[in-house]
Parts: sequence; structure tokens; C-alpha cells
Amino acid sequence: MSGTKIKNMEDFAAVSGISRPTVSKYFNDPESVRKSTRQKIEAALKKHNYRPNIYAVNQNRRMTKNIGLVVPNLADPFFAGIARTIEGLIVKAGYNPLLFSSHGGPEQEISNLDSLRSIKPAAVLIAPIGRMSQDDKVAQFASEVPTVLFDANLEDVGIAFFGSDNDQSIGLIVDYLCRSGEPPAFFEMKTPINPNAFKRRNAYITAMERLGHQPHLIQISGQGWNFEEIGFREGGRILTEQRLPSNTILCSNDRLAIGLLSAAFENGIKVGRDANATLRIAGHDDHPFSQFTCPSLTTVSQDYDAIATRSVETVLSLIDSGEKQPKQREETLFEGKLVMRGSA
Amino acid sequence: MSGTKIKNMEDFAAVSGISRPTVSKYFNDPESVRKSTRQKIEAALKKHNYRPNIYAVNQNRRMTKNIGLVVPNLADPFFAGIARTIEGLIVKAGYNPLLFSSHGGPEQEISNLDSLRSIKPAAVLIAPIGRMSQDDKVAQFASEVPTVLFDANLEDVGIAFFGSDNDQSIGLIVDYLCRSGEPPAFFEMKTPINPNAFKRRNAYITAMERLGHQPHLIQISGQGWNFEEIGFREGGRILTEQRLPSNTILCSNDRLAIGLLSAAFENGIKVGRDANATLRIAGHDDHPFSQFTCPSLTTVSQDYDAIATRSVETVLSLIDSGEKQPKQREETLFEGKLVMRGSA
DNA sequence: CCCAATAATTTACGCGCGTAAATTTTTTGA
DNA sequence: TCAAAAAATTTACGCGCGTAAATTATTGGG
Repeated sequence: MSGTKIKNMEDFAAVSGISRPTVSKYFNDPESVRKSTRQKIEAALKKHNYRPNIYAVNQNRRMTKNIGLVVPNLADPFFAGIARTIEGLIVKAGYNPLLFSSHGGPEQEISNLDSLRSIKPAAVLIAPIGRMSQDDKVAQFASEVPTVLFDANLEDVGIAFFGSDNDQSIGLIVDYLCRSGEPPAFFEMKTPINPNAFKRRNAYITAMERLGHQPHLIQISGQGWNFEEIGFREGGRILTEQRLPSNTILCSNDRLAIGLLSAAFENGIKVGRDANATLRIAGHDDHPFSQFTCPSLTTVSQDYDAIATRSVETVLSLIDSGEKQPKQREETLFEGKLVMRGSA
Repeated sequence: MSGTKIKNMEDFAAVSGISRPTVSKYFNDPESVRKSTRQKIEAALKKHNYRPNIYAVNQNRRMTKNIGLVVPNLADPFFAGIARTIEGLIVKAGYNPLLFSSHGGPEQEISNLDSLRSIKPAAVLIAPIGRMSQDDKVAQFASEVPTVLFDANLEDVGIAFFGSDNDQSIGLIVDYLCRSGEPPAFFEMKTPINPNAFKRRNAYITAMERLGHQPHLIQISGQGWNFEEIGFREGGRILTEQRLPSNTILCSNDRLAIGLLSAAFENGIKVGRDANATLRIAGHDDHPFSQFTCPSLTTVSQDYDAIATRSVETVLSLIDSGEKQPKQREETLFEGKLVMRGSA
């Protein structure tokens, strides 16, 4: 910080002894100017710590360096985790991530898209809320801004979708559960928010039939995103009613399983795979807290590193290509891995 | 969407039959124009869905409508929750919240402040990371931009601090635990990240001495933000070593308690307050997951609604006042409430 | 050493809007 | 009805930067 105040690029160009257009070029890409020029600018940068006004920059650039990221609910550690991974990848690529959470509400999701629109991002990554989502508005948005979907798919929306292969992952854990004990019943919400829930339900039925077992759906009521609460409340009910079709329960996701485990504990039901346990519970997702439940939760992990990486790569390559839409929409599902713990 | 394309405010003013400066005035404050004018503009707005370019707006306004929000770690549902509450309040006040997570890293925290600087926010709310924080840089930032601290205090930094009264809340639960059973030992990390941890340690010692009991600190090693993991690993160790100074353990925070509960379960130790239990465990914070642990966790809730509300109010009133600094720095601590559950 | 290639400079315009001053129109109240 | 107050309009400038075209300076290779 020297004496003279640097108010804008003009001033900064003056003190660095370089013309303003060249300085502008430098900030767009430091490698695009001659080494001696770069050094002069960087020397001045150390003395005056000037930074271009991002509002002026973004107003004039053909395209901003912003990439939007919308997740259904940041209060869910699963999405918090994947958001963090994606943010890191975006930063590493020299872009500026803008994070939005829809807090479980479709209105908020649309409102987030409106915010994003006004930010004029180079691209957007969205994990749509799902069933409640106003799909047409999301589709409309995706037709205006290069958009990649992840976690939950909307047919033909966006330039690509990356998610988990529910058929494979559910098949995996159904196989395991059948192999190691009674075939599981499927514990899920009657009217799930997330479209993956429907896929998992069907995957469960298919897997059971493939193995020659009768599928049993335990469909509980409940609204909103408090899955643990719902799993606890409704789980407690079905456990005390004593009419379980099986001593093994596969939950549609880990958060329901966490609630159910808690309900089992409250009711004095021993869960696990050892001899004195009377119930086995398994989940799906490998939620960050699943390893600390009592007992720890057997589940299937989603490859969200792959989902994050491929989503960002896809978006970046599209930006680089300069095109608005790729030749073809890509849809890639990643496989889950069995995570064997104490509960089943 | 009529035929003519609206590219800017000029175009929009034309189709709405109002002059551009008046339209500009409308967008700054719809109430500041005559009713008939407002109706004309809003009619045009419905047909053409124009929105001012935020980059141009922010470049020209004396002050942006942005309010920054920096939390230590969004992967922690506690911070995710308070962030959501604060975001809501900011939106309701007509400002635009920008959310940043430091992901537990002080470098990221500083980098977030740099991002915020370039966004030129009207004000910023920060929950500093704490011990590892580069306090001088945070202080420097707070001297440039109106800043309110919450959750963790840094002496004399920012215009105000809102947090929890650890003396009161720890006193509350120590009282309860002593009243209902053996006086607790205090389970904490040897080198905590969060400054609140130090306050809670001291509050514990004070409370124990006040009641005429000998304080016992169980200080475990471990780095980073995986508190559950650390609590589980180190908790397992102390539980198997069988040298607990008390059958009651008060944890510095719920996340450690969740790990410890899990370790107790793994080791077949019954936790709770009923006759056949051999260990009592309590936490602090009322973490979203604490009601689903086995048994559910007795803890102290922080009044984070109050923290969020007062933080935002303070920031808004400073903005309205037009001043950069208030007469005096405010420091308000809110009381916690005992949340009695199964574990103690 | 000179010429071609490369890079920097000069000059100029435009982005979309906030905002101020002077002027004209509309509203208000007695 | 009429003057004063309030609101809208016209005109004009500036914000800080990207970017393009024409020009000048620098570099590197033979």
C-alpha cells in the first residue's frame, strides 16, 4: 500500500507503468502478456493490492466466471458434503461457485433459479428437489443457461445427468441381506419427495422377484424433509404393532434408517446381526452420521466423488467448447458400494 | 413476453411508457413512485419480465444490497441451520444473502473474506472459525466492512457479537447432573478449534467448584472437524481403560457426545438414567441429530433463533443509520435451555 | 543486421444503470 | 379555481471495465 490511492484499473495501470488495456488483458489471463510486463504488473500488485471491480468486469465480459450450484437442502449433510466437493472443483478450475440451497421448498428452488438468472452464470449445476419440483420451470431455466443435473434426474432437462444407479445399489444390498438372513421388507415414505425413492422402490421389487422372494413395502406417511423424525415416529408405530413381515428392514435412505434405529432402541428392540438381535436394519446413501448410529448402519455408499467430478468436468468442457448445447445429452449412473456395519 | 425484446432499462421504460430514471427509481423502491406509475410499470413487468442487470446496478449504487454470511463449516448441521435462518431474515429485509463456508480451514476463511471484499457487501456476518483463525486478518476485514460476529467472539472485532452464555448454560447442566446423580467429568478436546470450548471448560470448572465438587477434565487428542469420529475413537479408549473419574460425563459439545455414545454402545456400556444403566452422558448445543441418538441425548440448547435475529437486526440498523461504525460495540450472550432426554 | 512476428499502446466506444439538475407535468388542499 | 407541493421527465454525466482497430514498439531468428 503506497501513498497514491488506486481507485480503478486506470490508476493501477499508471503506477505499474503499463497501459490499461494490457493490464486488463493480464487480469483475464496472466499468461497472455509478456513476461517482463507480467512482472511489472505483479510488482505493482504487491505494493497496491488492487483488484478489478467484479461488477464492472461482469457487466462487460461476454460471459461471467460464475458457476451456480443449487442443492435441495444444505441442512442435509449429504448435500452439504457434495456441495463442498463441487465448490472445490469449481474453484480449482478458476471459476466462482455460487451456492444456493432450496431448503426443501420448490418455491425456493425457483427463486434460486431466478437469482441465478440475474447473475448470468456461465453454467449451473442443479440437484432438483424432485417430485414437488416445478419441472417445467427448471426445464425452462435449463434451456436458457447451460445446466447439468445431478442426484435427481428430470427427463431431457439440461445437458447431462449424473447420479447413482439405484438398480445396482439396491440390488447389491438386497442380495446381501437375502444371503445373510431373512429377505428384507422395504421401509419408505408413501409419498416420497425425491424421485430416487421411486426408483429404489422399483429396484427393490425387481431384486426381490429376481431372487424369488415376495416383496413387502412398508409405506409410512409423513411430509417434508425431517426424515429422521418421520422414520422415528412411524417406525415406532410399526415396531410396536408387531406386524413386521420380516425381521429385516431395508430403508429407502439412511436418514429414515437413523430414525428407525432410534425407534427400535426406544422400544428395547435389539438391532444387529449377532445372535441376540431380533431385527436387522439397513439403509442407503452412507450418510455421514451412519457410522455413529447404534449399532452402526449397514448401507450402500453413493459414489458422490464421481458424481461431483463428472458433473463439473462436463460443465467445464461445455463452457470451453463455446457452444450452448452439446450434441447429445449424457446420462451416467455410478455404482454404489456395500458398506457393511453392525446393523445388518 | 411480447414481441419486442427488452435488453435494458431503456427498452423497458419505453414499453411501459415511463421515463428511464423513474423506472430506475421504481426498482430501488416501488413505493417511491406514484401509484399510477407503479401500476403501469408492473403491468409492463408482467408482459416482459425484465429485471435490471445486477452488475450494472451494483457498479453504480453507492452501496450494494448484498450481505455476506460466513460460517465455519456447512457440513455441521448446526451451522447449516443457523445459516438458513439468517439467510431467511436477510431476504425478508430485502437484501441478498451470500453464503460462504470456510470448511473448517482458516485459509478458506480468509479466502472467503477476500471474495466478500470484491463483492462490496453492505455488511457481513461472520462466525469465526476460532483458535486457528487468523484473527488479525479478520479484524482488518471488520475494519473495512461493517461486520457482526456470532457464535465465536474475537475481542473488539466488528460492531457486535452475539453468542451463547456458556457460563449460564454449562452451569445449568452441571447443576442438573449433580442434582440427579454423580457430578460429571468434562469430556473435551485437548486443543479445541472453537474458542467456546475454552469458555465451556472454564465454566465447567467454576460450576463444579461452586457446588463443592472436584472438577475432572478428560482431554482427548485429535485434530480437525470430525468431532464424532474423534469422540468415538478417543471415547472408546477411555471407556475401555476403565478409569473414569465419574459415571457421568459432560461433553463439550453434542458432536463429541454422539461419538462417545456410539463408542459406549460398541463396548456394551448401557447409557442412561435408569437403574440398569452404568453411564450418563450429556452434551451441549442440541444438535439436530441429538434426539435420534441411542439413547437420545440430554443437552443444552443454544438460542440460535435469538442469535440469528439479533445479528441481522444489528446489521440492518447499522446499514439504515448510514454510519460505518456504531457508537459502541455490543456484546450480548443468550441463555441456553436444558433439554432433558434419555442419556442423562 | 534487418525483417517478420509478436506484443504493447493509443484511441475510442459501449455496457446498463445510478444520479443530479433543471424543467415540465400532475396532484393536492384551501 | 389556483397556487404550492409533489412527482415525473429531459438531459447529461459518470461508474470501471472489456474490447476492437490502428499504430507503434519489441523480440527473435536467420
